[in-house]
Order: sequence, then C-alpha cells, then structure tokens
Amino acid sequence: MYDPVMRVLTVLEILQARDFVSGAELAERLEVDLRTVQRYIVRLKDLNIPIDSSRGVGGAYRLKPGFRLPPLLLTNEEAFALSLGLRPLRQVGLSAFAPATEGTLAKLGRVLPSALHESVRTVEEVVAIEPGPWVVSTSVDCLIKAASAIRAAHRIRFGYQSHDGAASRRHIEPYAVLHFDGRWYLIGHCLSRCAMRTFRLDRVTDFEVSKATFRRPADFDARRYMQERMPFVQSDYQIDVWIDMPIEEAERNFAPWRIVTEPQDGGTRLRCGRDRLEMFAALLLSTGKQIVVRSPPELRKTFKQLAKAAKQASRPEQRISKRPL
Amino acid sequence: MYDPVMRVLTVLEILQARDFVSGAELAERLEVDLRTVQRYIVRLKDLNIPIDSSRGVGGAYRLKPGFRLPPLLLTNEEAFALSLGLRPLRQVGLSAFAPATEGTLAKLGRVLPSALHESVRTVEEVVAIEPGPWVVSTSVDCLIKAASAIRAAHRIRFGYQSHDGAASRRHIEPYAVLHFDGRWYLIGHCLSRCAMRTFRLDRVTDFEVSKATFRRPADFDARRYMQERMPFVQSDYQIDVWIDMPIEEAERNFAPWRIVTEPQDGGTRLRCGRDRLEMFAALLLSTGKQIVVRSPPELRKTFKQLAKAAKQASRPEQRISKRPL
DNA sequence: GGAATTCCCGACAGAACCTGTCGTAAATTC
DNA sequence: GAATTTACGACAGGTTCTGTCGGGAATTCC
Repeated sequence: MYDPVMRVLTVLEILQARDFVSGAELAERLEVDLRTVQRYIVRLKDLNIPIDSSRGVGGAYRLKPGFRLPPLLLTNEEAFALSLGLRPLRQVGLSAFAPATEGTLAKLGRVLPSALHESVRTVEEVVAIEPGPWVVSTSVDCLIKAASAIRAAHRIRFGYQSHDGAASRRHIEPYAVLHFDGRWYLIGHCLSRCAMRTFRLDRVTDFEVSKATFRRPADFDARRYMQERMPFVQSDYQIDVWIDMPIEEAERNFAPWRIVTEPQDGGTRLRCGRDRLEMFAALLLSTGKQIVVRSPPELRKTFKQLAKAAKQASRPEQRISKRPL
Repeated sequence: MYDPVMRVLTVLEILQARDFVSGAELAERLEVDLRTVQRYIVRLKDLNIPIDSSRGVGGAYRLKPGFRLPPLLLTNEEAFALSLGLRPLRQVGLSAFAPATEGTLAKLGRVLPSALHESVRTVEEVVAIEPGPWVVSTSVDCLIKAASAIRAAHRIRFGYQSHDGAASRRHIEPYAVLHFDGRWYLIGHCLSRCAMRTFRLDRVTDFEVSKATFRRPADFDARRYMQERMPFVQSDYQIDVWIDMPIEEAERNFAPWRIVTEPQDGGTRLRCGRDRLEMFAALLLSTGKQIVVRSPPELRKTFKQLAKAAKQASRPEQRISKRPL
C-alpha cells in the first residue's frame, strides 16, 4: 500500500508493542525498502518521538521515553484495562493525584469502540465496588500537601486531635502516606517525641510545610512499617493476655484485629495495644474460651464491669415504658 | 510547516480533545486551506477512524466510536491518570476483567516521558495502598464466570458451603456481583428457596453456567440491595434489643456493623441478623450501656455465659504452669 | 422561502515529496 | 578482520500535495 501516513504510524505501533525491532524486519512488515524505513524513522524523530538505534550485529530500533507522549497505538484490550482502571481511582482516594481523570474518561469515551465501551459499562453494571461504610474522607488538599512534602523531603507542622480528643501541634519529618483500612495515614518522625509516629490525616488541621529539609530513610517501606507497628499504634494500654485457644485458631480469629499471637502453655499469648479496653475484652469474651489477664490491671476491672452488664442483660425483658404509636 | 503526517495527526488530536470542531477552525489552526483539511479528514477516514460530520449552520466534525481504537493523542496529565489507575485495579480485584493490565503497564512504561514516569513512581513510593488484612481472595475464574453469566442472563449452579459449614448445591438466577468489605458477593434469585440470596464467592465451588436463561430485573441496583439487606443476610438469629444510648451515638457506633438503629423509649432500638450471637453480645457489652434483650431468647443465654466468663477473667492472674525457657 | 453557513468534491497547475537503487561510512559483535 | 546493522547522500522516475476555482448538498435561521 502506498500510504506514508499509515506506514509511519505502523512503525510507531510496532515500536510501542516491542522492546526492539530491526530495520530489516520493519521493511519486511511494511513491504518497503530498508532505506524507506530509515526515512520513516527520521520522520518519527521529526515528530519528537525519541527513538534509540544501535548499529552492528543485533542492531535495532527502540523507543525511549521522551518529553512528550507520542500517539498511543493501543489494542482494544489495553484500552479496556485503562478505562476500567480510572473508576477505582476515586474509590481508593488517588484521583486527587490525577485531576485529569474526568477529562481522560471523556476522551476515552469519545474514541473507545462501541463494543468495548459496552464491555466497560457491563462490567460496571454487573460488578459493583463498595469501599465499605467506614471509609473516612480526608481533605484532598491535605493529602496532596503531605505527598508533596514527602517528595521534597520537607518538614511539616500541623495541629492534631488524637483519639482521646487531646489537641496538640506536631513538628514532623514525613516519610510516607498510606491508604489503609479506609483511612489515610501519615507516617513520620516526630521531632518533639524523637520517635516514629503515625497520624490519621482526617484528624490533621492547619497543615504547613516548612522550608527545612531532612534526609528521608532511603529504604523506608510504609506497608512493612504498618504491619509491624499497627497493633501498638498510639495505645494507652499495652495488653497481654493468655487464652485457651490453639495458635492456628487464634491467628484466624485475631490477626485481622491486629493482635500479635504466639503459642504458649498449650494456648496462645495475645499482645496488642489499645486505646480502650472494652472492645478488646468483648472480643475475647465472644470466643467463649478461658482467659487469663496478665496486663494491664484495668483489663480485669473491665471484665468485672462486663460481667455485671452481661448478667443484667441476661435477665428477662423488662418493660421500659409502653410502646408509643 | 509542510508536513502532512504531522498535520493529519494534529487533526486527530484536536478531534479527540474536543466534542466537535469546524473545518474553518481546523484550517486556521493548521494554517492551510479548508480544502486541504477536507482532504485530511478523508485521509483519517481511510485509516478507519470514524468521523462524523454535519453540514449547514453550526456544521462540524466529530469523532464517533468505531470498531478499532485510533491512535490516542493524550496529554501528559491524561497519561499520568491512566498509568496511576492501573495499579489499584489489582487491589480492588478487577484486574481479572482486564488481563491486558500488565501489557498496558509495559507499553505505558515504554512511552511515558521520564518526568511523568518519575511522578508515577513518586506517588507510588510515598503513597501506599493497603487493601486491609481481611481481603479474601476469590477465584478469578469463578468471578469471571459469574460476571459472564450475569451479562448473558444465564442461570447458574454451584456448590456452596455456608457459614455454619453446611454444604448445599444451589440453582441461581444471578443478578450482580459486588465487591464489598474486602469480599466478592454474588447476589441472585435462588430457585430452590424462591427468594433472593447473597453468596460469598470464596465459598463457591463447582461453578456451572446453565443454558437456561432468565429475565434480569432491569433496574436492579446491587449497592442499594446490599445496603438494605446486609444486616439480615443469611442470619440464624434475628436480633432485637434496646440500648440506653442516644440515636446519634448509636448510629456512629453500630452503623458500621450493619445494625439497623431507630430511636425508641429515650434510647435506641437495634435490629440485625447474625449467625452467631457472641460477637454481637460482646459488641453491646463493650459500650457499657444498659441493654434490654427482646429477641432471641438465646441472646440472654449468651449474656449469661459472657457474664460467667467475664467474672472468671476478672480474677487475679492464675499461673497455668511454669513459664518455659 | 431564501439567505447564510457549512460540509463535500472534482479539476487544474505548480510545487513538493516518495521510493527504489546504488555507493559509501560508521559502529558493533563474533 | 569479516559479517551485520544503522546511517545517509545522490539520482531518476513516479506520485502526491496544495491552493484555487466552481458547483452541489444539507442545515439553520430570519
């Protein structure tokens, strides 16, 4: 076919689909002379599409990232994946980093083949995604500021309202932000306490980025940090109990609640941090197993209170008052 | 500039970026004669790019979805959003529907400008996403089969292991699948029970799609259904209690646990379905409020058991045995 | 119903480009 | 050092591109 436009685009398509390709192969695919292929390569370079080339045995052409995106030649399957990927972006909370999401959706909507568009809509229709009822909205502005400060290695200050309602002002070297369990967390080094701390971004106010910089640990892994630290994050009580339950069953029951389990004395030792004891005590009670409290002493008091409340609740129903109409 | 290839691509770029554009405007942008623009439109149509055109006042050109994707002319911001969107696809569990995700990531990796590529990596590095520790893996095959059956309106059969371990074989008219709270659910009309049922896909085995079809309710909304039904899904016990707690506080505390709350007698009436009572009873106990059990009677027994267990746990620590080294 | 506006297209002349071929240079690998 | 590949200029012959001109068709608005 005589159509330079089509051929040039085909060269680009092959380059995008492959890591490298020789001039002879391109000439064969296009059914033109090798010299013509070389002219096409020059044409693409003139379009600011950066193409690397290497001479000699095994010589080839390859694409390299440039300053501007070249025309994308995507297969229908690739476009489907991209279109599908834009939807959950909002739900995971990342669309704040990609303000062009809506515009991109519009653009794809214009060019996606009808059958493909129909497939995307079908998946959306029959496959529903619900983040969960406890997803907490975080200020987009705060999230972006935090991410920018981390990227630029700048210290930050903000007002913080902790779990017990106490307000404080913090001066932090931020290491990472993490979307976990429906909430955004900031992980960093607290300069006041000289220790690592974790903050819920929805409790942050009056966010400021300092000019002062710091050196962020090069290999800091937010996920690993949270997995190791979460059970003890910001806890008023360090809990240590023994339960008459095999380690396997304990792991199934308690791991999701961020409780450290280890086998001991024919049962399992449970350790975790908690701000309030009732919830944890109730969780243990719900297992129906024997429990031995090692620490804190307050936990025994809590069980005493629960015993009283449970006993009262086990009595036959008392009428509070006549039912209103 | 004299470069037909460039000009043709520019026409395509403008068409992708705009809903519609006139020939005169294109001619002005490209600095060519209107007739030349019309020739370019013909060129693009020859490349199987479907372009609609309308004559008369307000006449214009516009792209319409065709059978094959045209070369995509994306801005850097749009490419950034698309690249970012592919990552959460796995975590939300949708990559099963888009097997081309990895290939698309590779292709974008080849062409994304370095600065952009760096931004994507930076966001990925400082912004971590963790689905939550209780996300349950579902068979990808099962998920896709379910979605396909729904789309095709075909009945399905499968083995099901319910929460209490009982195994059964089900014959279902599937309406939707839903990703909710870290799990995939199938919602459908059970032909054996003649009623709507919800199934966790990770408990499904031996999945078969029938040839028999059915008529799916046209306006079925999976999210709405789950919001209304979830508290009572597959429950052995229908719980009805009163608690000495204001409605506002009750909503904050119990809504995340899928408990229906309504103000009553100065406190709150709580209703929900549960397969096991211990967890719910423990949850109530943890509030420290007065509780009145209306139904079921087993719940009072549960409170009695909890009272006994709590009393035992409140005693000073007893040594189970000597601590091993 | 007619004017104005837009897409649509063929024909023409002049200008510009495309392609295969040939020869030579440079770089790389074996 | 041979073989292999990219790189490029020069040439001839063929092909395409562009602006211009004129006319047709469809649509909107007054």
